[in-house]
Amino acid sequence: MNNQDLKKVGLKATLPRLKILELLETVESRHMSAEDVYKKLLEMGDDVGLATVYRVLTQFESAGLVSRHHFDGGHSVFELNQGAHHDHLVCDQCGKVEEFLEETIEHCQHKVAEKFGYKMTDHSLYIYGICPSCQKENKETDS
Amino acid sequence: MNNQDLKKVGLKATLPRLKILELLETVESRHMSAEDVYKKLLEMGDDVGLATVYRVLTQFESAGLVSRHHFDGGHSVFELNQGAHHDHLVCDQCGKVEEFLEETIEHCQHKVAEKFGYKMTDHSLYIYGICPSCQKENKETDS
DNA sequence: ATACTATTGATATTCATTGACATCAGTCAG
DNA sequence: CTGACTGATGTCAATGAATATCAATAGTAT
Ligand SMILES: [Mn+2]
Ligand SMILES: [Mn+2]
Ligand SMILES: [Zn+2]
Ligand SMILES: [Zn+2]
Repeated sequence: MNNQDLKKVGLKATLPRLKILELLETVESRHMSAEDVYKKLLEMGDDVGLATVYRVLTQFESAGLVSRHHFDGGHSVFELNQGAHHDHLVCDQCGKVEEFLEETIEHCQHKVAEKFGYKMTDHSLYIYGICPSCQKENKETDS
Repeated sequence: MNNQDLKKVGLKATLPRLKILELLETVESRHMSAEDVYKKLLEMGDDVGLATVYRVLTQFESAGLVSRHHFDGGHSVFELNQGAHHDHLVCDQCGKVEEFLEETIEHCQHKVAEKFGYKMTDHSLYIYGICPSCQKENKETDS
């Protein structure tokens, strides 16, 4: 991702946009809130206004560069679009996120939309649970 | 649903709680925001504070009497728990909500959680699209 | 009817997100 | 390369959903 990619989707290649793109592709946690992005940039010495972060992420979403998710509890989480579509498995306790793709589910969803005569535009599937390491911790603390 | 049902789940049978319960079981649109509930009660001459509506709906959720959903866009939508679990199909344009249950999907979800070693606690699946009547409208307006 | 305690309603407050607007920086024609 | 046009940025104010506060009130069991 670089200047050209931004221009291709009709966005000027500005410093804030490039920094945010770079952050999204290098950071270890693929799923970040706007606030997360903002703080991370500060840490790295790149000063970008919070409003700009929100604006840019929304523009990236419209341009198809990132996806926005609403994990339970409400606020928005973003991830760079790379690789194929996938759904998410979220730990209620530590917030860890796993990605998965289940063709059977994807297929069934289309069939449901079809059955009701809807022209499907999107879908969101989140599975919530307790991850293995949190389960272990819980057992130890129980005693 | 009545006084006894509330007491069973450890909640005093107060006027506001009874009114909200009654509204939820009689209203035509099964899926309502807290604000919706608040306004509807005002219309009916039942004055209940907005804070109370939020509190009561949250208590009902904890008690298992209602479910909370986060349709895209963010804010919470509630529905009375009656009948079996189901997922939702939402029209992007008019907001209409259809309910469906697809055993294949439910089953696959459990298998995914299992595969990752998660103890599944919950899941949410929303399919978004354009409903048949909105599709028709769009075609007419196009011309 | 009384007394105890949970609940309510009005209000203030928080928090994520967006709006307004003057300044600034990318872009591109010359 | 430069200037000028226009979109983008940062600051700060504003919104809107949801929660916290707290004195007054209403359920409840005796
Ligand atoms: Mn992902
Ligand atoms: Mn429903
Ligand atoms: Zn965990
Ligand atoms: Zn529709």
